[in-house]
Amino acid sequence: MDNGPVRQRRRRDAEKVSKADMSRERVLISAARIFSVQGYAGTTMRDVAKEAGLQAGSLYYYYPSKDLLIEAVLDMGIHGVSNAVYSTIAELPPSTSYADRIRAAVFAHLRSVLQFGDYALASRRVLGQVPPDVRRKHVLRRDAYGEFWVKLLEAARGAGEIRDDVDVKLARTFILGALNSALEWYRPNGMTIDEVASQFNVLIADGLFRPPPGA
Amino acid sequence: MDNGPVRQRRRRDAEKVSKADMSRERVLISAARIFSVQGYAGTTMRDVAKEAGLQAGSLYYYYPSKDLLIEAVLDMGIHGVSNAVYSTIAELPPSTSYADRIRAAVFAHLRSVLQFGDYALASRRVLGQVPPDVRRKHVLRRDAYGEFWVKLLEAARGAGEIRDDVDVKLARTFILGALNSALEWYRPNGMTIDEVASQFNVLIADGLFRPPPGA
DNA sequence: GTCTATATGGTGATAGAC
DNA sequence: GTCTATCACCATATAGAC
Repeated sequence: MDNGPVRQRRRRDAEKVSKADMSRERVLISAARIFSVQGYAGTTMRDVAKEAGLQAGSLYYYYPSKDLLIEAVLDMGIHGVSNAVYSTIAELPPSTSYADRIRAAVFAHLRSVLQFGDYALASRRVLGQVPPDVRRKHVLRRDAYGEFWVKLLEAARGAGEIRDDVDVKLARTFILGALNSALEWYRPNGMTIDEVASQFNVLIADGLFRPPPGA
Repeated sequence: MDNGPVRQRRRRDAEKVSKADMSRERVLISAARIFSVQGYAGTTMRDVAKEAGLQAGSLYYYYPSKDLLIEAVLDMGIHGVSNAVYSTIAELPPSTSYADRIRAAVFAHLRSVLQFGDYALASRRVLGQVPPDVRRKHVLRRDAYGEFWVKLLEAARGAGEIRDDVDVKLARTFILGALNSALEWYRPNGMTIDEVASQFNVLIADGLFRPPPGA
């Protein structure tokens, strides 16, 4: 513990992570964790501060209000997942079948949702409890992501890879509902994320039942 | 769930619904609606009272605390759905195949979950936010219901009706996650509940993809 | 950057009139 | 049964010391 007073950023040190940046991130992840468990109104700034190892008043140095703090948390959750899936699909070879695109999207969604853990959980659980003006824009972003899935499924159906009697909008809510529920129960000490995704992909693709013996 | 003051003994009018009974029910459904939207801590007794057309102080005539009020709401949600499914399955002819039992359970679960609407939604959304002693017993009940599904799926697998490569525990979370997500988006003005259940059953049973042409 | 102290307002719950 | 009035407490947010 010999350090001189300060290592302020005297120059433009693009790489360097300042003390403020670290604290800001610690506040954000603490907020995500507490909000996701206690809900929006059930979480006090004191709770978040305690989790981050600060006093309540100090939070306002980083986030000027509770609203802007939850907004930053929601941003991480929604952007993180949707961007991960978008870029996964964008990087597939153009010749990839729609069935394989869907499989890749399932993997990417499940992976990123579990990777962003507390952020995704906070988005899932508190989006409905947040003040209306905060909620609106995040609902738009979530709906846009849902539309991405509908388009993907419609394309697959147009190419004849999905059965004709499947309603794609319903299939989308079905798939995303099932995938997101993993947030509520998945624990890293059991199966790996990829094992879960793999099983889910089997269920999504081929369902539960053994085909009749004659088929 | 018999909180509050003792009901006055009715004479011979077993059928009659007293003013108190009506108010008690109005309070309960109002609480379910508001809790499910605003969360546990985000809901004030004044909010519930307003929705029920009462003043805040009057709620305490029926429910002596906020904890006991949310507990009554959670009870309705969890008992309502699990009992509906249990009795549906119990009434099937003994010769019913496991595949058909699963289909019937899907119908019953989706129907009752949407029928109990605000109660089920409150259970889904606020169970994690409620004081620990309130939460514990409801988590047990929910887990017991989950076990019912695991047993049903295991029996089906033992009878060879489910493919060998399906992990039944994962399949259970998958199915219930997908079904319960309907609570978040289903609106009675689109498809009927049975149409949704029917589509979901197809996806659960046979999946998304068209079987390869040679099969 | 982080602290302590505090202002202003909302919250669960109670008491007692009607 | 339902109301009004009220208490004791806890919340967000601010101000200013260090």
